[in-house]
Amino acid sequence: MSTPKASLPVIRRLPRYFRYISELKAMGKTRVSSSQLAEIMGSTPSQVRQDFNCFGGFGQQGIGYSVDLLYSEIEHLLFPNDHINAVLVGAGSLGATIANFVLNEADGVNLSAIFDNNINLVGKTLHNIRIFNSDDIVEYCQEHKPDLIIACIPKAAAEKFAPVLSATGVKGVWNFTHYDFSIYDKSLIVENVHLRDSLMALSYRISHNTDDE
Amino acid sequence: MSTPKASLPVIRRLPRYFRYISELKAMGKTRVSSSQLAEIMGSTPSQVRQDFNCFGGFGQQGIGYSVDLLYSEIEHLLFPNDHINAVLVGAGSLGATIANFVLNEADGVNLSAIFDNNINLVGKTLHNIRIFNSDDIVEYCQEHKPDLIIACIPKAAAEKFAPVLSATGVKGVWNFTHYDFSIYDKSLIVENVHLRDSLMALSYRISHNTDDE
DNA sequence: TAGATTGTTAATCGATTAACAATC
DNA sequence: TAGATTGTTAATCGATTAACAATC
Repeated sequence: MSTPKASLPVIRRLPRYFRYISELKAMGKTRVSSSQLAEIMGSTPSQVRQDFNCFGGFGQQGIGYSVDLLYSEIEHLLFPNDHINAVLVGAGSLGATIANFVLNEADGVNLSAIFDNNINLVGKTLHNIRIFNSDDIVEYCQEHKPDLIIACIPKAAAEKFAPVLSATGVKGVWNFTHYDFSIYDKSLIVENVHLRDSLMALSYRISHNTDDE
Repeated sequence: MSTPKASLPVIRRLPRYFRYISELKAMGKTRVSSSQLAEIMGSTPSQVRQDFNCFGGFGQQGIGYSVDLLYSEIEHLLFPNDHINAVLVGAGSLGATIANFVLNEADGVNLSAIFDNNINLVGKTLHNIRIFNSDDIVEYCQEHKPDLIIACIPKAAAEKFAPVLSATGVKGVWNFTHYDFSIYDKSLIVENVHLRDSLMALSYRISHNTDDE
């Protein structure tokens, strides 16, 4: 709702701004300038000001930015409805770790249910969250209307799951699989975390590093 | 060593090319055109050809690209020395999951040791890999010369670890923490996997999705 | 007022896309 | 030869950076 014009690179910088501003806040700083933020972010004062002006501009000419105001404005941009609701599919090693992560380190995200097709897990809990049968996910989502599905399942399972994804009504997928979830529904917002790709890109850079910087 | 000119966006596309080309290979396809690859990648034929030409060009005019040749060329670009050697710091929930991931799903990466400062874990094994005391990491690295450190430790631990990082002699860090490891050593290659940032960016996009695409 | 720093417009830079000659 | 498709140069597009007027 509202504010249409931030590009993806700007959106991806928002959490980093938020992180650094949180630190400044914790340190008791009340004001910060675009040049100070640029220094921390490894960018330029221009970029900082351009970025913030995508959202209307939070500063005062001649003064700088209020740390508290920046904090609450960016928090509100990232979580306009205070929090989003998520369910997790896949209670394996990765799923369990991600559940743990979301519960402990992702303030604005609620995790309400976990789904798995391993019958031995169904009915049990993981970090106090109930594990349901994967077959029941559409029904569950239609009733509880989560915003987000977190996919920590093997690629083959993702492929089977994808056709019913639209029926769940979620707006996005946090995708840890190598399956492309936007195939059936282009309007779905998919955030990919491709660990293997990340590691391979790192291998390339390590292996071809000419040290010339 | 060699090939200096690929930009970061190009490097980040390499693993995706590799992934899709692996699939084509598995399907028994022997030839592929830049337009077919563009279709799969969600890009343009021009971009595909530009990308490959960063590395000398793997195609034949009038014919297209050999799937087998592309596969082996890109594999060699990503892992010029067949594999890279890594050690893991942090044997918690995330560390255990990542160890499991590297051992089972990251073909070109060897994991030879795990480090943790929890004395109860030291001496035990995780997925058959020996867990050492974190204090011994510099000594271990000087002897075994791994290419890469995988950091799955809390931010405070990362902060304490960072000053000795240079002494390990590794070329890069696969960084799951929110600590900026390049502070002490600018020449270090750091690949960040910031789960919280990724989730926040997704929350932004879900929450401000105007469905206008 | 003078100094500082933003908001915003203009210039630059780099990445993507288009065009086309080379060639299989 | 004609058709297809690459390699490569040129044009476009978008993001970053610089400049400067507005203003605290």
